[in-house]
Amino acid sequence: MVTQKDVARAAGVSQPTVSLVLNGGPNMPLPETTVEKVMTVMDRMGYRPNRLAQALRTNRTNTIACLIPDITNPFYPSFVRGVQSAAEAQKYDVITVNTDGARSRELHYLELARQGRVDGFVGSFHGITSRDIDHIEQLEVPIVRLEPSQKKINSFWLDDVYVDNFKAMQELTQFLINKGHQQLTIVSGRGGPERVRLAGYEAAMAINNLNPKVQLVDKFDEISGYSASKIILNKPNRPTAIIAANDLMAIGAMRASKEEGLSIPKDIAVAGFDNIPVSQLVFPSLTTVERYQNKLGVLAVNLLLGRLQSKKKLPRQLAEGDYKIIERDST
Amino acid sequence: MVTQKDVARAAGVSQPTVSLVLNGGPNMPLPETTVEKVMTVMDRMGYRPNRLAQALRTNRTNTIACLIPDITNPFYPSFVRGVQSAAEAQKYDVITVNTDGARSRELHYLELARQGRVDGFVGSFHGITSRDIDHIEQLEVPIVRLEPSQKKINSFWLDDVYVDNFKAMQELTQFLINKGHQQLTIVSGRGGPERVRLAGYEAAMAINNLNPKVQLVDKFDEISGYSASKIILNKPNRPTAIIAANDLMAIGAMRASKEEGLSIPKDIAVAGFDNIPVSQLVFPSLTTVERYQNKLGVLAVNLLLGRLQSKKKLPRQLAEGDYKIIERDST
DNA sequence: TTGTAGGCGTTATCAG
DNA sequence: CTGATAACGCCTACAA
Repeated sequence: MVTQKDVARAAGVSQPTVSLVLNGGPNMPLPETTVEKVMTVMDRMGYRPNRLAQALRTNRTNTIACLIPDITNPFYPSFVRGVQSAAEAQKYDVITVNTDGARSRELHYLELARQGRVDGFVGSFHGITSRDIDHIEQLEVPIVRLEPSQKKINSFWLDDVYVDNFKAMQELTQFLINKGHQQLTIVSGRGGPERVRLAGYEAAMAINNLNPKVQLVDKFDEISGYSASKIILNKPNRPTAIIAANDLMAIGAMRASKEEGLSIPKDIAVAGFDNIPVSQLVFPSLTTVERYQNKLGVLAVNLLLGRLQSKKKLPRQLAEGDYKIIERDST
Repeated sequence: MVTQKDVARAAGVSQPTVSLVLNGGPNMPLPETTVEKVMTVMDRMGYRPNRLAQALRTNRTNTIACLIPDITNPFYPSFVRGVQSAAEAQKYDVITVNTDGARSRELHYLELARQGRVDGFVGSFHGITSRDIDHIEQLEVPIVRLEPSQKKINSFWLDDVYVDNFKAMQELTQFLINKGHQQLTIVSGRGGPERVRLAGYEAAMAINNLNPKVQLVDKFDEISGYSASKIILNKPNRPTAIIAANDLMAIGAMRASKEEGLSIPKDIAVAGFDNIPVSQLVFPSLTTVERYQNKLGVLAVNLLLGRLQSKKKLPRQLAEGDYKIIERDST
């Protein structure tokens, strides 16, 4: 490995001079000729600063951690890609880890900060309470959470990015009602975004004086959507539309509907949430809600890096992301 | 940040003693009482070793980089997850980056090694030639590539994991032939795995004395599969089966077929490659080839870490992964 | 305008 | 059995 010392020797200057050439601020006190000479030698020798040494000295790793439950969950790749591009643009590296939404794993990875390994965190925290965060706060390591709704926590080191899932689901429900549906059932898994999405649905139903009907199952995957829908479809008074808490469940609902001999959207409409890539590949293509995950990732990183680069302590930041109803063939 | 010095002071010993307590090998020359005392103080104070300092000293970052073209390409999340779990199991962090398959970006990220940032690389290299790797080799930084077939390159620092795409595609083709198909057309994008997959298809056709028919388009995405299939289906002598070079293209082929009023698999069979998660969600579900991406990720990391942990220079390693034809409803 | 000295937190060597 | 001491590569006063 080529070090500054090597370069210095080869260029006939001292090592700190080399350092100065690299980090020379606006008023660099070095003559052009020295700078020139050092630069030449540097790239002849292929010098690259050792980032660990830099980090040790400056207390800045230029690395952030991105915590997500599971990269194979189709909601996340596009968020992660957003995180990575925004970070790359500012010369930060990203350590991405899968927490499976488990508190113990989330806590485990927060340790990265105490090991001086990362400058901050971005991502989705499920098991962690604000108490746990306190722990971290003392390190003054900023965290930007991806949340399903605006959270009121007071903490200087905790920013949130969120899409208003309540409003989005309310709007999706209203969209279906406007299409003439009166019997709308929602299917959802438990936990996570369940509460806020149900609330949005219920709000829309209430406004229109319709009876909300909810079918809960354990998880948010295709098979859960399938089995929830099977239950619904085999009851008297079949709904004319099924709203699923996410796209995978919606796809399960579509499979169940087809199995029951129903044609989509003629006999029954189906809508999902998230606009994961699959949703436009299934047949019929799925009406859903786009949350611009990629942009959320970018937004989250920009909040984080903004905080890292600001001299003073910023107040808690909340950033709301857009959403949009994507109408396709399933409704 | 609590340092060894702090712990030492609090425990009334010297700082190197604290270090010894932590890294004491088998024959640690410290009395139980000292060890006990230091340990107690360490966790009372919540000491965590600074990994940057460790890395600077030991020349080991315990970090690897995982290069992939694009995390939003559904083929990769499961590979990445495999990489991450295998790495985590051995206390390594993973920096995942998207290269878009661009040589310049791949080269850019190989710099991470020269910056002392990572101990090795895992992933998929497209633009990079063996010349470029030479560059890196001098750093003695191991690389494990994910390849579509066995590559014969001689380099001590370059291992490969691969699934035999030739054999797999040959077997898939034979599988369709055994089902009675005589007119099989393959659609593929250009570059990447194109050559080896076409070759497998052609081999199977040759063995059965059938005429191979190939429809090439630019890319490997759904729309490319769609347009390639449109061309095929509008020619005289429609095939009875379309094999696509990957699942996304197969899904495009299914869309084209439906649009032409064909029923799958009655009028036309469609098969894909990769078994991405979508393939079992589409209707009809897609016959395809599973490549166990997750296992490949694990395998790749284990090769890499094996090399990192071995004292002597290992010879070049090649590891072949399994594959399996997954029969579903589209054939 | 340049060089010297000290320190970031660790590990490793070697006397005491 | 323990504690100085040096070193990893870099940055930053401060001195020359």
